[in-house]
Amino acid sequence: MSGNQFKRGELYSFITGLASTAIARRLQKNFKQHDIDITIEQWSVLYHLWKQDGLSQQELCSATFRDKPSITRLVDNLEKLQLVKRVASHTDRRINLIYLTDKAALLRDQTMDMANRTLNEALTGVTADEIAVCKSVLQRVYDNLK
Amino acid sequence: MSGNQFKRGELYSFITGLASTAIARRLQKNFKQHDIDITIEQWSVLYHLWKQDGLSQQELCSATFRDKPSITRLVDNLEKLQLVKRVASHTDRRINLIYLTDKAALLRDQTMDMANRTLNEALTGVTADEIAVCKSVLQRVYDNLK
DNA sequence: GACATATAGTTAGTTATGCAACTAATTCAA
DNA sequence: TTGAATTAGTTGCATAACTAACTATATGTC
Repeated sequence: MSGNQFKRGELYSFITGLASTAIARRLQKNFKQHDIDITIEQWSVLYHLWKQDGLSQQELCSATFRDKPSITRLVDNLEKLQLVKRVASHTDRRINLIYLTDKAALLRDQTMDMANRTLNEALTGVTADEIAVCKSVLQRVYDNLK
Repeated sequence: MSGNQFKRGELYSFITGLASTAIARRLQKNFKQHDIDITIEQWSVLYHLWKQDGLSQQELCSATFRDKPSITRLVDNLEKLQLVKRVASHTDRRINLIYLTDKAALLRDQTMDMANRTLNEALTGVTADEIAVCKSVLQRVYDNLK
Protein backbone atom coordinates (compact mmCIF):
# COMPACT_ATOMS: atom_id res chain seq x y z
CA MET A 1 0.00 0.00 0.00
CA SER A 2 1.33 3.42 -0.86
CA GLY A 3 2.14 5.54 2.14
CA ASN A 4 -0.38 8.23 1.32
CA GLN A 5 -3.65 6.41 1.88
CA PHE A 6 -5.79 9.22 3.09
CA LYS A 7 -7.40 9.37 6.46
CA ARG A 8 -10.90 10.74 6.26
CA GLY A 9 -10.37 13.53 8.70
CA GLU A 10 -7.56 14.94 6.59
CA LEU A 11 -9.39 14.84 3.34
CA TYR A 12 -11.37 17.99 3.53
CA SER A 13 -8.67 20.62 3.85
CA PHE A 14 -6.92 19.30 0.78
CA ILE A 15 -10.04 19.53 -1.30
CA THR A 16 -11.09 22.99 -0.30
CA GLY A 17 -7.65 24.54 -0.04
CA LEU A 18 -8.25 26.64 2.98
CA ALA A 19 -4.78 28.15 3.07
CA SER A 20 -4.87 29.67 -0.37
CA THR A 21 -8.39 31.01 0.03
CA ALA A 22 -7.46 32.46 3.40
CA ILE A 23 -4.47 34.23 1.86
CA ALA A 24 -6.53 35.44 -1.10
CA ARG A 25 -9.23 36.76 1.19
CA ARG A 26 -6.68 38.60 3.31
CA LEU A 27 -5.07 40.16 0.27
CA GLN A 28 -8.50 41.21 -1.00
CA LYS A 29 -9.15 42.94 2.33
CA ASN A 30 -5.81 44.73 2.14
CA PHE A 31 -6.68 45.96 -1.33
CA LYS A 32 -10.00 47.28 -0.11
CA GLN A 33 -8.43 49.00 2.91
CA HIS A 34 -6.11 50.84 0.54
CA ASP A 35 -9.03 51.77 -1.73
CA ILE A 36 -7.81 49.52 -4.50
CA ASP A 37 -10.98 48.40 -6.20
CA ILE A 38 -10.05 45.23 -8.01
CA THR A 39 -10.80 41.65 -7.14
CA ILE A 40 -8.19 39.01 -6.44
CA GLU A 41 -9.17 37.26 -9.64
CA GLN A 42 -8.65 40.41 -11.68
CA TRP A 43 -5.34 40.96 -9.92
CA SER A 44 -4.20 37.43 -10.77
CA VAL A 45 -4.73 38.22 -14.47
CA LEU A 46 -2.82 41.48 -14.18
CA TYR A 47 -0.05 39.61 -12.35
CA HIS A 48 0.64 37.47 -15.39
CA LEU A 49 0.46 40.45 -17.75
CA TRP A 50 2.97 42.29 -15.58
CA LYS A 51 5.31 39.35 -16.07
CA GLN A 52 4.61 39.39 -19.82
CA ASP A 53 2.41 41.90 -21.58
CA GLY A 54 0.37 41.07 -24.66
CA LEU A 55 -0.66 37.50 -23.81
CA SER A 56 -3.63 35.99 -25.63
CA GLN A 57 -6.74 35.02 -23.69
CA GLN A 58 -5.87 31.39 -24.26
CA GLU A 59 -2.43 31.92 -22.73
CA LEU A 60 -4.08 33.61 -19.77
CA CYS A 61 -6.28 30.52 -19.37
CA SER A 62 -3.24 28.28 -19.04
CA ALA A 63 -1.36 30.69 -16.83
CA THR A 64 -4.20 31.17 -14.37
CA PHE A 65 -5.67 27.65 -14.51
CA ARG A 66 -9.03 29.12 -15.49
CA ASP A 67 -11.36 28.23 -18.35
CA LYS A 68 -12.13 30.38 -21.36
CA PRO A 69 -15.42 31.93 -20.24
CA SER A 70 -13.82 32.98 -16.97
CA ILE A 71 -11.04 34.78 -18.79
CA THR A 72 -13.49 36.36 -21.22
CA ARG A 73 -15.35 37.98 -18.35
CA LEU A 74 -12.30 38.88 -16.31
CA VAL A 75 -10.92 40.67 -19.35
CA ASP A 76 -14.35 42.27 -19.91
CA ASN A 77 -14.27 43.69 -16.40
CA LEU A 78 -10.62 44.73 -16.59
CA GLU A 79 -11.45 46.54 -19.83
CA LYS A 80 -14.34 48.36 -18.16
CA LEU A 81 -11.89 49.45 -15.46
CA GLN A 82 -9.57 50.61 -18.27
CA LEU A 83 -6.74 48.46 -16.97
CA VAL A 84 -6.28 46.40 -20.16
CA LYS A 85 -7.12 46.61 -23.85
CA ARG A 86 -8.01 43.84 -26.30
CA VAL A 87 -6.06 44.06 -29.56
CA ALA A 88 -6.81 41.64 -32.40
CA SER A 89 -3.72 39.79 -33.58
CA HIS A 90 -2.56 40.76 -37.07
CA THR A 91 -1.44 37.25 -37.95
CA ASP A 92 -4.48 35.35 -36.63
CA ARG A 93 -7.68 37.27 -36.31
CA ARG A 94 -9.21 34.75 -33.93
CA ILE A 95 -6.76 35.84 -31.26
CA ASN A 96 -7.14 38.75 -28.86
CA LEU A 97 -3.88 40.00 -27.41
CA ILE A 98 -4.33 41.65 -24.03
CA TYR A 99 -2.26 44.75 -23.29
CA LEU A 100 -1.89 46.67 -20.05
CA THR A 101 -2.77 50.37 -19.91
CA ASP A 102 -0.81 53.10 -18.11
CA LYS A 103 -3.39 52.94 -15.35
CA ALA A 104 -2.48 49.28 -14.78
CA ALA A 105 1.20 50.12 -14.54
CA LEU A 106 0.43 52.41 -11.62
CA LEU A 107 -1.20 49.56 -9.74
CA ARG A 108 1.76 47.29 -10.04
CA ASP A 109 4.13 48.46 -7.32
CA GLN A 110 1.38 49.21 -4.82
CA THR A 111 -0.22 45.81 -5.08
CA MET A 112 2.95 43.78 -5.48
CA ASP A 113 4.29 45.14 -2.19
CA MET A 114 0.98 44.37 -0.57
CA ALA A 115 0.93 40.84 -1.96
CA ASN A 116 4.46 40.16 -0.77
CA ARG A 117 3.70 41.50 2.69
CA THR A 118 0.51 39.44 2.91
CA LEU A 119 2.34 36.34 1.85
CA ASN A 120 5.17 36.88 4.32
CA GLU A 121 2.63 37.45 7.06
CA ALA A 122 0.85 34.22 6.12
CA LEU A 123 4.12 32.29 6.01
CA THR A 124 5.53 33.49 9.32
CA GLY A 125 7.20 30.56 11.02
CA VAL A 126 7.32 28.50 7.85
CA THR A 127 10.80 27.58 6.66
CA ALA A 128 12.15 27.81 3.13
CA ASP A 129 12.47 24.02 3.06
CA GLU A 130 8.83 23.57 3.95
CA ILE A 131 7.79 25.99 1.24
CA ALA A 132 9.90 24.07 -1.23
CA VAL A 133 8.13 20.83 -0.26
CA CYS A 134 4.71 22.45 -0.66
CA LYS A 135 5.57 23.86 -4.05
CA SER A 136 6.87 20.52 -5.23
CA VAL A 137 3.77 18.71 -4.00
CA LEU A 138 1.47 21.27 -5.65
CA GLN A 139 3.25 20.77 -8.94
CA ARG A 140 3.05 16.98 -8.79
CA VAL A 141 -0.63 17.07 -7.87
CA TYR A 142 -1.28 19.26 -10.82
CA ASP A 143 0.67 16.97 -13.13
CA ASN A 144 -1.11 13.89 -11.78
CA LEU A 145 -4.47 15.36 -12.72
CA LYS A 146 -3.37 16.84 -16.05
CA MET B 1 15.86 37.93 7.30
CA SER B 2 13.46 35.06 7.64
CA GLY B 3 14.12 32.26 5.22
CA ASN B 4 10.78 32.52 3.50
CA GLN B 5 11.10 35.84 1.69
CA PHE B 6 9.02 35.16 -1.35
CA LYS B 7 10.30 35.22 -4.87
CA ARG B 8 7.81 36.83 -7.20
CA GLY B 9 7.55 33.94 -9.56
CA GLU B 10 6.44 31.65 -6.75
CA LEU B 11 3.82 33.94 -5.39
CA TYR B 12 0.93 33.22 -7.63
CA SER B 13 0.36 29.54 -7.06
CA PHE B 14 0.17 30.07 -3.32
CA ILE B 15 -2.46 32.72 -3.69
CA THR B 16 -4.70 30.89 -6.09
CA GLY B 17 -4.24 27.41 -4.66
CA LEU B 18 -4.20 25.54 -7.89
CA ALA B 19 -3.77 22.11 -6.36
CA SER B 20 -6.90 22.15 -4.28
CA THR B 21 -9.02 23.61 -7.07
CA ALA B 22 -7.65 21.03 -9.48
CA ILE B 23 -8.61 18.24 -7.09
CA ALA B 24 -12.03 19.76 -6.46
CA ARG B 25 -12.67 20.11 -10.16
CA ARG B 26 -11.67 16.50 -10.78
CA LEU B 27 -13.91 15.26 -8.01
CA GLN B 28 -16.78 17.32 -9.41
CA LYS B 29 -16.25 15.66 -12.79
CA ASN B 30 -16.27 12.22 -11.20
CA PHE B 31 -19.54 13.05 -9.48
CA LYS B 32 -21.08 14.13 -12.75
CA GLN B 33 -19.85 11.02 -14.59
CA HIS B 34 -21.59 8.88 -11.99
CA ASP B 35 -24.78 10.99 -12.30
CA ILE B 36 -24.35 12.42 -8.83
CA ASP B 37 -25.88 15.85 -9.09
CA ILE B 38 -24.36 17.82 -6.25
CA THR B 39 -21.64 20.43 -6.31
CA ILE B 40 -18.33 20.13 -4.51
CA GLU B 41 -19.40 22.90 -2.17
CA GLN B 42 -22.60 21.09 -1.27
CA TRP B 43 -20.61 17.90 -0.76
CA SER B 44 -18.21 19.66 1.59
CA VAL B 45 -21.15 20.60 3.82
CA LEU B 46 -22.50 17.04 3.75
CA TYR B 47 -18.99 15.81 4.57
CA HIS B 48 -19.03 17.62 7.92
CA LEU B 49 -22.56 16.48 8.68
CA TRP B 50 -21.53 12.89 8.00
CA LYS B 51 -18.85 13.33 10.63
CA GLN B 52 -21.36 14.89 13.01
CA ASP B 53 -25.05 15.28 12.29
CA GLY B 54 -27.13 18.15 13.62
CA LEU B 55 -24.57 20.95 13.44
CA SER B 56 -25.79 24.54 13.50
CA GLN B 57 -25.23 26.78 10.51
CA GLN B 58 -22.67 28.73 12.53
CA GLU B 59 -20.75 25.52 13.27
CA LEU B 60 -20.84 24.71 9.57
CA CYS B 61 -19.34 28.14 8.87
CA SER B 62 -16.37 27.39 11.10
CA ALA B 63 -15.97 23.86 9.84
CA THR B 64 -15.98 24.82 6.17
CA PHE B 65 -14.22 28.21 6.46
CA ARG B 66 -17.17 29.88 4.74
CA ASP B 67 -19.18 32.93 5.76
CA LYS B 68 -22.76 32.90 6.96
CA PRO B 69 -24.51 33.84 3.72
CA SER B 70 -22.64 31.08 1.89
CA ILE B 71 -23.86 28.50 4.38
CA THR B 72 -27.40 29.88 4.31
CA ARG B 73 -27.53 29.37 0.57
CA LEU B 74 -25.76 26.01 0.52
CA VAL B 75 -28.25 24.75 3.09
CA ASP B 76 -31.09 26.25 1.01
CA ASN B 77 -29.96 24.26 -2.00
CA LEU B 78 -29.33 21.07 -0.01
CA GLU B 79 -32.84 21.41 1.39
CA LYS B 80 -34.29 21.76 -2.11
CA LEU B 81 -32.46 18.54 -3.01
CA GLN B 82 -34.00 16.97 0.12
CA LEU B 83 -30.58 16.04 1.46
CA VAL B 84 -30.85 18.00 4.72
CA LYS B 85 -33.53 19.51 6.96
CA ARG B 86 -33.42 22.65 9.08
CA VAL B 87 -34.73 22.08 12.62
CA ALA B 88 -35.03 25.02 15.02
CA SER B 89 -33.20 24.41 18.28
CA HIS B 90 -35.48 24.00 21.31
CA THR B 91 -33.10 25.75 23.66
CA ASP B 92 -32.23 28.73 21.44
CA ARG B 93 -34.68 29.58 18.73
CA ARG B 94 -32.15 31.63 16.79
CA ILE B 95 -30.31 28.44 15.92
CA ASN B 96 -31.05 26.10 13.03
CA LEU B 97 -29.75 22.59 13.51
CA ILE B 98 -29.06 20.85 10.22
CA TYR B 99 -29.95 17.17 9.96
CA LEU B 100 -29.20 14.72 7.17
CA THR B 101 -32.05 12.87 5.45
CA ASP B 102 -32.09 9.20 4.45
CA LYS B 103 -31.40 10.30 0.91
CA ALA B 104 -28.14 11.89 2.09
CA ALA B 105 -27.10 8.70 3.86
CA LEU B 106 -27.29 6.90 0.53
CA LEU B 107 -24.83 9.33 -1.01
CA ARG B 108 -22.22 8.84 1.66
CA ASP B 109 -20.49 5.63 0.68
CA GLN B 110 -20.61 6.32 -3.03
CA THR B 111 -19.07 9.74 -2.77
CA MET B 112 -16.61 8.96 0.01
CA ASP B 113 -15.06 6.20 -2.06
CA MET B 114 -14.91 8.53 -5.02
CA ALA B 115 -13.30 11.28 -2.97
CA ASN B 116 -10.69 8.92 -1.55
CA ARG B 117 -9.88 7.55 -4.99
CA THR B 118 -9.60 11.05 -6.45
CA LEU B 119 -7.33 12.11 -3.65
CA ASN B 120 -5.11 9.08 -3.98
CA GLU B 121 -4.89 9.66 -7.71
CA ALA B 122 -3.93 13.28 -7.13
CA LEU B 123 -1.34 12.32 -4.53
CA THR B 124 0.37 9.58 -6.52
CA GLY B 125 4.08 9.83 -5.93
CA VAL B 126 3.68 12.05 -2.89
CA THR B 127 5.02 10.57 0.33
CA ALA B 128 3.30 10.54 3.70
CA ASP B 129 6.02 12.80 5.06
CA GLU B 130 5.42 15.37 2.36
CA ILE B 131 1.69 15.31 3.05
CA ALA B 132 2.41 15.84 6.71
CA VAL B 133 4.55 18.88 5.90
CA CYS B 134 1.82 20.34 3.68
CA LYS B 135 -0.83 19.80 6.31
CA SER B 136 1.30 21.42 8.96
CA VAL B 137 2.05 24.42 6.73
CA LEU B 138 -1.63 24.81 5.83
CA GLN B 139 -2.53 24.86 9.49
CA ARG B 140 0.11 27.45 10.40
CA VAL B 141 -0.88 29.68 7.50
CA TYR B 142 -4.43 29.57 8.67
CA ASP B 143 -3.43 30.37 12.24
CA ASN B 144 -1.22 33.25 11.08
CA LEU B 145 -4.17 34.89 9.36
CA LYS B 146 -6.72 34.14 12.08
C1' DG C 1 -10.94 24.74 -54.23
C1' DA C 2 -14.22 22.44 -50.85
C1' DC C 3 -15.43 20.31 -46.88
C1' DA C 4 -14.26 18.43 -42.27
C1' DT C 5 -11.87 19.51 -38.24
C1' DA C 6 -9.62 22.27 -34.88
C1' DT C 7 -8.91 26.57 -32.36
C1' DA C 8 -10.07 31.36 -30.14
C1' DG C 9 -13.33 33.58 -28.13
C1' DT C 10 -18.41 34.72 -26.62
C1' DT C 11 -23.01 33.89 -24.63
C1' DA C 12 -26.46 31.71 -21.58
C1' DG C 13 -27.78 29.39 -17.42
C1' DT C 14 -27.00 27.74 -12.71
C1' DT C 15 -24.35 27.88 -8.56
C1' DA C 16 -21.13 29.97 -5.31
C1' DT C 17 -18.59 33.88 -3.04
C1' DG C 18 -17.91 38.30 -0.37
C1' DC C 19 -19.79 42.31 1.65
C1' DA C 20 -23.22 45.13 3.76
C1' DA C 21 -27.49 45.75 5.66
C1' DC C 22 -31.21 43.66 7.70
C1' DT C 23 -34.58 40.75 11.27
C1' DA C 24 -35.24 38.02 15.24
C1' DA C 25 -33.84 35.99 19.51
C1' DT C 26 -30.82 36.21 23.48
C1' DT C 27 -27.87 38.20 27.02
C1' DC C 28 -26.20 41.57 30.04
C1' DA C 29 -26.25 45.67 32.73
C1' DA C 30 -28.16 49.79 34.69
C1' DT D 1 -37.33 45.45 33.73
C1' DT D 2 -36.06 48.05 30.18
C1' DG D 3 -32.81 49.02 26.74
C1' DA D 4 -28.09 48.28 24.64
C1' DA D 5 -25.17 44.98 22.78
C1' DT D 6 -24.45 40.39 20.90
C1' DT D 7 -25.46 36.35 18.18
C1' DA D 8 -27.85 33.40 14.43
C1' DG D 9 -29.51 33.59 10.33
C1' DT D 10 -31.44 35.93 5.83
C1' DT D 11 -31.57 39.02 1.82
C1' DG D 12 -29.69 41.99 -1.93
C1' DC D 13 -26.05 43.15 -4.94
C1' DA D 14 -21.85 42.51 -7.69
C1' DT D 15 -18.37 39.30 -9.20
C1' DA D 16 -16.76 34.84 -10.44
C1' DA D 17 -17.01 29.71 -11.34
C1' DC D 18 -18.20 25.55 -14.63
C1' DT D 19 -20.75 23.51 -18.47
C1' DA D 20 -22.63 23.52 -22.85
C1' DA D 21 -23.72 25.53 -26.99
C1' DC D 22 -22.58 28.93 -30.11
C1' DT D 23 -19.77 32.12 -33.94
C1' DA D 24 -15.80 33.09 -36.51
C1' DT D 25 -11.34 32.15 -38.21
C1' DA D 26 -7.76 28.97 -39.52
C1' DT D 27 -5.84 24.44 -40.98
C1' DG D 28 -5.45 20.27 -43.42
C1' DT D 29 -6.85 16.71 -46.62
C1' DC D 30 -9.01 14.92 -50.63
